[in-house]
Amino acid sequence: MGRHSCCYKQKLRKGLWSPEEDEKLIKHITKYGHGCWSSVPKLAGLQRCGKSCRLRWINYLRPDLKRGTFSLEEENLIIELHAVLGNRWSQIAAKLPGRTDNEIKNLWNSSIKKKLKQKGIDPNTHQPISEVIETNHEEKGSATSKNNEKKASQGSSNELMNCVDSTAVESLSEQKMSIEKPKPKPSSVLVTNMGRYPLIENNCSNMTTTPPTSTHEFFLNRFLTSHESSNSGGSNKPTDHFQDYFSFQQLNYGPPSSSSTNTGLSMNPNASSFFNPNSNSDISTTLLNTPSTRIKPSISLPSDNSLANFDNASSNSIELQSNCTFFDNNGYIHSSGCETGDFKWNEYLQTPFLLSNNATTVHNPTAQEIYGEAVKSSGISFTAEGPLNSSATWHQNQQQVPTIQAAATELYSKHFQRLPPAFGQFS
DNA sequence: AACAGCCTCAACCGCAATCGG
DNA sequence: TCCGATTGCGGTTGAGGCTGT
Repeated sequence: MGRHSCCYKQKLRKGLWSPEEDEKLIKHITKYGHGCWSSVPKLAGLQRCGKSCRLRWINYLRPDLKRGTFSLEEENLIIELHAVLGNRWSQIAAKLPGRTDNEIKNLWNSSIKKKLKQKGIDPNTHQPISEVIETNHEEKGSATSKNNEKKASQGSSNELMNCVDSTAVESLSEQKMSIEKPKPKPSSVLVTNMGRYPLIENNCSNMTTTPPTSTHEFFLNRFLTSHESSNSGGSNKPTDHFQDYFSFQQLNYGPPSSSSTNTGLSMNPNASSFFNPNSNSDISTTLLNTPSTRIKPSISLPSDNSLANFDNASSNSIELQSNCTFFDNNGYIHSSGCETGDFKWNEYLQTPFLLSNNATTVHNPTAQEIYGEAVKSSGISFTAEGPLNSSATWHQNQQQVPTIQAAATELYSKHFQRLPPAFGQFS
């Protein structure tokens, strides 16, 4: 691992962080917030550059991190999101509460990518590998696999658009543009996939009728339509074309097999049945309806507005019911105005389901202990009412959620708001 | 036990965007 | 408008752990 140029100049430490350094950083940020990162190491007494401190905090120390292994739901969601967003890890991470872009990126590169390849799917284009290669040959034949890899982040949703008329492409481009800044789109990985998404083709005429205006809306549509279709079996609703358009069920990522692997990727490598146009069970529906993959409490969002809002897009800070803002969208602590109220920061830290409420969750006791200590010594208490206070209350809230589908609908109707740290555990 | 190869993931690098003077 | 500082992001690296021989 190299060293930042700034670290060179100042002969700063690099490499792994020691518990002592963690403690210093936690104590400092808990007490003062990070402010300007470049000044943090100096103020905290660390021989690190600000960039390194920021990274350490965001990726490892901030208390709303979930840590532990990814659940099947999370993996499937990552795959879905990657199909839409490409390698925009920060945007994907924004949809996975308690997960960092780095974590997701690592998971993708070390695990999911491999699993997709094993299933005969190009992880970059989300197409069957043979067809991608074939199409690339048909095109100018200039794209190397390396290039594909590099360009995947930009092309993953473009190939989906390739099958529809230009108007539809524009409308979808707009919704895509609404959430991200487009990068130059290489054409080499685009797949002419007429027939790959038969329903897309069939519904092209509908594409311009009620295009979702944002990715939020798009996903809401998807969840709603999948929910509706799973109940009624109907497929002619106006919104169906969105489900059809991005019919990830046709990618057949799920449902997870009951085999020993934890992949959740039971894709059929057989290309002919791979994109089954008759399938009504999109991945979302699968997630919602398959008992083994039922969305678990952490994403069954109670309708309680007191829950903290992690939405990067809509909120610069997380505000609890008491209006105490204590984490911003990067998990930064802002302690101002948090002196009153009845939610104790150290209680929050000691809440069992936050720390580790299941066997698969691995938490960093050192960091948590340091937190408790840091908060005690800093005298800061954070306030909030509602379901954050105890796991018992939390479970009660779970029972209040009428159905998983309703919860998911609500989840997406909240514009993909990031879930609060208190709901950051998949049990 | 020793070694090699593989895997995971924390951390770094470099670039682009943003901000503020 | 320019320019330096700062921030954020995605790609990459490599230390350390794991597993098989």
